Amino acid sequence: MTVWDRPEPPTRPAPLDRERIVAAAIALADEGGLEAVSLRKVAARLEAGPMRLYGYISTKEELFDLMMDEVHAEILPEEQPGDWREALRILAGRTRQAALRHEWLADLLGGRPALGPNALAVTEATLAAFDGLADLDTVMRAVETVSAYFTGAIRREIAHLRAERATGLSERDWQRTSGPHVMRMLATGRFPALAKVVHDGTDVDAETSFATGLDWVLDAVAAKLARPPA
Amino acid sequence: MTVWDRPEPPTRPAPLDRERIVAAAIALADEGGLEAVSLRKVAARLEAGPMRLYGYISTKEELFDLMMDEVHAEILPEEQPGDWREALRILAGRTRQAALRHEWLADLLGGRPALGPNALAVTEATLAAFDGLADLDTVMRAVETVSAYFTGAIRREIAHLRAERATGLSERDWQRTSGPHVMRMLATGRFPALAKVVHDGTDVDAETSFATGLDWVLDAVAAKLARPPA
DNA sequence: ATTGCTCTGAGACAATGTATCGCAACAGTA
DNA sequence: TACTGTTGCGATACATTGTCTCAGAGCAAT
Repeated sequence: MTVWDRPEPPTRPAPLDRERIVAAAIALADEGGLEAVSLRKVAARLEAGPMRLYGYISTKEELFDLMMDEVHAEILPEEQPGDWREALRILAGRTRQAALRHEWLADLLGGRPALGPNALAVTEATLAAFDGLADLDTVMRAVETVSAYFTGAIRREIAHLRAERATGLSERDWQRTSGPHVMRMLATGRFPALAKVVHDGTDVDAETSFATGLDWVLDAVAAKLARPPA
Repeated sequence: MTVWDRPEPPTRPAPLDRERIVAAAIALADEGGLEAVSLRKVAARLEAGPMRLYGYISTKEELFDLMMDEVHAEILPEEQPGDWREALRILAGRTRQAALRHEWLADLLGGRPALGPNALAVTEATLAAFDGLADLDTVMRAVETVSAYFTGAIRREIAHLRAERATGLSERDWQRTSGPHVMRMLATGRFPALAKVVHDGTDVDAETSFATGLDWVLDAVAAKLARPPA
């Protein structure tokens, strides 16, 4: 039995780690949305069998958790400005940018508690921005309120963006021209206020709208901070 | 061939309509979450074959849309108070209640544009609350900001609720006692602000926290309304 | 009575998440 | 160097899913 007869030894499987798995999953999600992420496809990208992944994660949900946390690394700003408003604006803006880069983030945001190291770091940064500005309760309320706002706003923005893309039109045009359902509804006269908005409302670009709403919320927070700790 | 020999005529299939389909789907979702909703199970509840549903909906997503809209019927208040703040508070509160009754709502909220008749009616009611109080742009911004807030807040609340239920503990206890991961993270000293919150923060019940944040946002809106239309 | 149409269900299909289990390569021991 | 235990991997399997196709069954119109 010469060397020539013997086959090459089986290639040892390429080493794997969570980082590579998550990267593959994110790539898939970026391309085809969350629903394009299947354990089989992720594994295929890594030239591994599906079952191999179960050494690193024990459920698909955990993979999503890891993806979430990975994106939080992108969100975390390098350094924080001293001004809390600016800090919050940056945090919110970076979250929004991350969601625009990874639209699937909108599907996960707020969906379950984010406890990964990067997510915790983001929370830490948010809390730190308020350090010394108010009592703990106020700070917590502030953080929760602001993030509830931008979480919701981002989700809506992405939802609209997808709807637009699905029809290939801007939403206003869509409502006006090819949204027969909505138009019929409006024509019933049962929604006068809505009709007025659709008719006369000006189309504000998403970023401005996001920023404006955020500023309002920050104003509200500012008002509570101003008051001395109870 | 007597009557006794002949079999009963095949029972004509029970009549179906979207209402019954949606009701069945909602029942399933209430019991087992969104993931428990499969076209097959819905159909089974109605003693029909799965394919029968495709006469009424053409995709599972459409079923979700219908479910969404059905719940919006629960959200829409019978009559609106004149005070816009109270109106918004009621709207937000009813949405929250609906989400507590139908937790799956949190998974859908903000996920895609809600254009069903009931959802439109809710939007109409929200807009109507601001009638005459400001220019259109301000009103739109107000509506979007407030609903972004409570959408996000509701989602987080449900997420926490589920996490608690999954461990059988309150989240604070969980963080403190059996969340080894979080505790280990906090012990690293990399998250001082977070650590302080977990240690010294008081646990506010969800409803109060929701209402407080909402009030802050409403304060912000009030401030903008006060300013005369530009 | 016959024809055509509409609806329905049976079956099929590919894809999915995950359990089970046998094997193959290595680590450690004699 | 032989042997053995352990670990990790993948082939296979399974139940479940959304949706397509297609043939038949009932009804309406001729």
